Amino acid sequence: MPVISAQRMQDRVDAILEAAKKVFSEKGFEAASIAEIARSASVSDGLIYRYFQNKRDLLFHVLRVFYERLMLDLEREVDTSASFDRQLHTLISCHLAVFVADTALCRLFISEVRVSRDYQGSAIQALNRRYTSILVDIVAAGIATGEVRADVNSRLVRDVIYGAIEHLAWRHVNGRTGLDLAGTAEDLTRLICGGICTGPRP
Amino acid sequence: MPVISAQRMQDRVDAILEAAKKVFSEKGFEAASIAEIARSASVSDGLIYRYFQNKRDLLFHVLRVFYERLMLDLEREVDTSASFDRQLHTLISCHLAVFVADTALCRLFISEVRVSRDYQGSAIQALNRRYTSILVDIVAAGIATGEVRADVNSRLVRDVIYGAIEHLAWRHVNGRTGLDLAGTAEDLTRLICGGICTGPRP
Amino acid sequence: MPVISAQRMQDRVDAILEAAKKVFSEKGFEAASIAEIARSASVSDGLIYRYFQNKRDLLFHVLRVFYERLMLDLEREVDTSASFDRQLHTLISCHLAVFVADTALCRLFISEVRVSRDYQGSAIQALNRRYTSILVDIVAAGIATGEVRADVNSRLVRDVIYGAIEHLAWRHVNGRTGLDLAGTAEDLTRLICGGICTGPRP
Amino acid sequence: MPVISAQRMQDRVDAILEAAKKVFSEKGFEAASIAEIARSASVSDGLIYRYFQNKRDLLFHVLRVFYERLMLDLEREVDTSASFDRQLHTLISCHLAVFVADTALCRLFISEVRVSRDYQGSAIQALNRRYTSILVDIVAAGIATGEVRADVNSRLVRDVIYGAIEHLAWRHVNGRTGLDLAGTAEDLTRLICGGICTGPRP
DNA sequence: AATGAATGAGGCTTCATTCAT
DNA sequence: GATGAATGAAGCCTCATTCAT
Repeated sequence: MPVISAQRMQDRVDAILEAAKKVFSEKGFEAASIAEIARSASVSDGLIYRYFQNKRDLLFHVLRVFYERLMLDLEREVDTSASFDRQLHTLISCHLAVFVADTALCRLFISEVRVSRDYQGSAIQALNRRYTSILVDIVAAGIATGEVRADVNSRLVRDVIYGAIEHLAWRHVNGRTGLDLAGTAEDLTRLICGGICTGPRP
Repeated sequence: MPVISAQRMQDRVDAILEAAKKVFSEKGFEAASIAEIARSASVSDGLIYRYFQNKRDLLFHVLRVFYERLMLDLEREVDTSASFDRQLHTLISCHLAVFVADTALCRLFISEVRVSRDYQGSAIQALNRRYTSILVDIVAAGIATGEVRADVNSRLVRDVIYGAIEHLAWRHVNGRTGLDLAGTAEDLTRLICGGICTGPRP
Repeated sequence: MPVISAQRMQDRVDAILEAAKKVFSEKGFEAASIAEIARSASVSDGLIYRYFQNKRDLLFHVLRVFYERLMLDLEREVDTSASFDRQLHTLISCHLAVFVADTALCRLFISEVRVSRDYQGSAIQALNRRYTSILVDIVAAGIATGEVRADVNSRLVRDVIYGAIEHLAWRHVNGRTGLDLAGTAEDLTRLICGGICTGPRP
Repeated sequence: MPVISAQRMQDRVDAILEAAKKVFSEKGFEAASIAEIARSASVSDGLIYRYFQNKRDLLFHVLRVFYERLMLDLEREVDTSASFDRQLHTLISCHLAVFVADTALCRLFISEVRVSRDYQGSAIQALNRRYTSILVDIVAAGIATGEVRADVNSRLVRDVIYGAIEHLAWRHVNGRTGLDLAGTAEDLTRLICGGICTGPRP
């Protein structure tokens, strides 16, 4: 017999998560203040501590929610793609879109979460592993079908792609140049395929 | 006429900059404290404010010095290289080495500098432009000599390379896997060349 | 007519008082939290405020209940004792046993109750008076029967005994030395009797 | 080359210690606030943390200073006394006077410090040992000279005396009855001597 | 009657920055 | 020129108390 409905409670949690996502993205972890997050969520400071253990725990949850949604989208999309270069293109497109939409949050994940002591063995680490393994699996499958050269270092490919996308998104967000999502994804796919595939260059 | 010699003054400034680089790298911007930097430089807290406007200004100067040294090294090295792929390899090697040696500082540049309103039009922005343009110039020259395909998007290449290196270095620093600098530079160069060069694949 | 039976209500109150006694004893007044008391009593935070005005009021009631029980025991025991030194011994034994069993609570009474403005004229002050007067009465009776020297300051005797016991119990609880209840009671009784009685020393 | 004179610095420390003594005595440890102490010392909150590690450390220093002064007085006085009963009387007088003057602080020592984890092996524990051993030594000397019965438990005597004094002082402070220091010391000495000495009762 | 979500004041502590020395 | 004592504004977090449900 909860005092308020589960729905209302979830709404509060969602409001806090949304506000936290916003403020963390704008300010970074350290510079973000609980007070500002609370104000942004139209909630008292104290309430945040009913739902989250502390500031870092709040960040973890923001990222977890973000990551889960992202994973679902990506896995669904990639499954529908046929050939290696189409799967690669799909992944690049998805990832680029996400990074552009939430660059700051992705950065936050990279700089704040992985460093934390609680990261090892956390749900969010599992998510990260699952996420990055998607690309490694695609490359491995490409090698198996002969689409990708056998001597390719799939880890390097992974770092190149994720690194490139992170950088692209970052530049886009910080600069004032627009980014042609579709075109960039196409170009990047071609560049990578040129570097690692067997057949004639496109 | 100054009460202390210009030399002594410069020594003080250098000591502060070096200490600040160390502490900022270890702790990040927010978590670094002026007191710790001062102690590490064997200087009083107050003196820092004689040479630098505030904490962020100090960070800016640290990054500027770091960047300038890096630039000099890189430009000298690249000039001595002949063919496009050797120039590319040189740049990748240099950049990777720097990033691995000072990952935290590079990250700091990426995540902290932007927050300041003073970044636009600052000396540090100019440095950044000059730095990244080195690679764009190399690619343009490669296109001119016919070593690189004419339809290659040189900006994309730049982002792929810098992004990949950043990602590689970060993973190296945060993970426990060692990084084979020479081998990685070689692999990355080959991957990129495969993707953008004209001649037969290596 | 009450919606819940008087019995159930009393059970609730008792559960709260018992939980409060436990938590106050373990943590002290300030460090004890209403939430922990409520949890320990399997009751909601809010319910405590139906039966008690505030946290301090709750402490008062805990101490009152504790005191009342203690009084009953003591008065019953003392009545059954014959001679002065047996009465004294009984009182010392009882008091020492209670203090050792609930030292923290006794301390709490001593250190926290006074802070409140409500103490003067409160039920708990009356209890305290009644409690300490037991000993004064015993001594007075001893004087009347000639067992105690007439010039003895009964108030001083009272303070010596209660003070000694408090100190003994505290040392026992905080130190790691065991306490021989019977032996200590015997020794203390003899010491006091030696100091105030008429007959030959034991 | 300190920025301010050592004198001025000591004055600040003293002001903080004095204010802390006052507030801790009035409110107890938990209920005392750093802000109030700072205000009472006409000092900023932050300054307290330049001289003391934290709130508990501040309490420790307050008590240490208090204890040291007390020790000096007591040892000087006791040395000048000749017979056992005069030494005992001196000790009781001193201790009673101190307790009456600073009952709350003495209580604080008893309830807050001994409980603390840092107490074991601390300077303050050493002081306490030295302090309580004075009485034990006096009794032992009395036994050696034959003034005190050989079967007397000197630890019990110690607890009786300190406990009695604590209780007397407490009652005095909380009640409105005046306390005749000299008379009470005399009475208490006689009571104890009656209980433990050899010769004819006084 | 009972709940427990929500509040918001207040606590301890840190630290960038200033300024008397 | 240099120091470091001093400030005071935040920051994170806790918790007694209230009140809508």
